[in-house]
Amino acid sequence: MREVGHRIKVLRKRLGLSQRELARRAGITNASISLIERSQMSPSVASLKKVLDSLGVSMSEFFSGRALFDDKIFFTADELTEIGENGVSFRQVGQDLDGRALQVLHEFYRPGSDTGEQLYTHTAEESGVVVRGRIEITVGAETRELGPGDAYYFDSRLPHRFRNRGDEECEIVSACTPPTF
Amino acid sequence: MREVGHRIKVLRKRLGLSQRELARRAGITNASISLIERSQMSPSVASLKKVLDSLGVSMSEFFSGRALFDDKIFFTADELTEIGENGVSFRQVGQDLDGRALQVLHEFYRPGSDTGEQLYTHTAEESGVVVRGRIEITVGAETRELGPGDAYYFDSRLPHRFRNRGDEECEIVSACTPPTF
DNA sequence: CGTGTGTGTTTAATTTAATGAACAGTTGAA
DNA sequence: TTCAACTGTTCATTAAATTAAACACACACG
Repeated sequence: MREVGHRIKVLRKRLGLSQRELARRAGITNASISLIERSQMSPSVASLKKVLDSLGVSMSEFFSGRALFDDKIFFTADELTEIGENGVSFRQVGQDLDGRALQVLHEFYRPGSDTGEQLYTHTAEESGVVVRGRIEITVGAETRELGPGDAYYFDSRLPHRFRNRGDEECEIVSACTPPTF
Repeated sequence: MREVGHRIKVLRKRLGLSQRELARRAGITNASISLIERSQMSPSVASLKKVLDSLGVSMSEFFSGRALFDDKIFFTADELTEIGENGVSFRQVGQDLDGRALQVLHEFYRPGSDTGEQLYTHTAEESGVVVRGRIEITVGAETRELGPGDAYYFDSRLPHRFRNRGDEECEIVSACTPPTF
C-alpha cells in the first residue's frame, strides 16, 4: 500500500490544504499526516477514514483510483492524443478513459464573464478544449490561463471557476458526465 | 468502520476457513483476526490488505460493498421478486441489481452429471433458477440441494460445483456477467 | 535587522495494533 | 470416558501507530 500516502498528498494539494489544516479537519495530528504521506507508517482504517471524510472521498473511491487521483489536470495543445482517422481529426484529452463516460458540449464566453466559484455540486467529471480566445480556470488550488488548443480534465467536486479576463470572446468544446445536470 | 470486521467474517465463512487458517494465509496471527472481526481494533491498511489478498478481494471491491458481501446466496421459490406483467411472469432473483449486468442462459443436467469443482476462473457473478428436477450445488463452504422454483446468486470467484445426484434430468435457467466466457 | 506566522519534518512519550501463548469449549474417534 | 485436534477467545508482551512538542526552514512585515 505504497500509493496510499501519495494519493492523500495529491488530494490535499488539490484542495490547497496544509498538513496542519487537513489534520485539524480530520481530528488527528499533523505529524501523522506527514508520516502517512511519506509512507513511513500504515494508518489504521479508522484513521484513514477520518482523513478521507475530511477530503470528501469515500473509501471505495479512494481505492478504486479514479480521475480524482490523476496528477495531470492541464494539457498543452501538443499533449492531446490524436485518435481521428480518414481525414477527420479527433484529439483526445487524457490517456485512458475506461470507466469514464462523457457528454460533449460547446461553450462561448463573452469578455469579462465569470462563472464564480462552483462548489460540490454533483459527482461528475468535466473536460474541455479551448477553441478560440483565452480563459482563466481555477481548479482547487491551481489556476491557469488557457489559450486555443489547450485543455482541462478534473473531478467536478473540486471547487472550480471560469473567467474570461480578455477582450475577445472565448470558445470552448467541453464535456461532463452524462447522467444528470 | 464498524462493518469491516463483519465483512471479513462473511468472506472467511464463505470460503469455509477458520480464523487460524485465514491468519496463516495472510501472514498474521489468529488473535488479530478475532479482534478485527469483533471490531475490537481497527487494523492498519497494511494488515487489512494482507487479509484481503489472501481472500482474493481487492481493497476497492471490499469497500464498494458488492455482491460478494450479500448474506443471501440461496432463495426459496417464494423469495423471488415478481417483475412480470401482461400475463407474462418474470420472477427476479435478488433484490436490487444496480451495478450488476447479467446474461441469461438455459441449462440441462443429465442424471449423475457433475461439473467438478470450479475454481477462481474469471471475475463474474452467477445466478440461476431450477426449472425441473433437482441439483446439488456447493458454493464456498455451503452445500444445498435445490428443486424446481429454487434459485442461487453468488460471485464466480467462490469455488462452486453442480451435481445432479437424482435419476431425472435437471433444467436450470441461469445467468452470468456478459463481458467474456 | 528582528519578529511573527506559515510550511513540512523530527523526536520522545503515549496509546493502540499486533503478537505469542495460554485458555475454555466442541467434535469425533479410540 | 479419554485423547487428540479443532474451534474462537483472553491476556501479557512486543511492535507500531499516534500524539504532543520541539525543530528547521521559508516568506512577509515593521
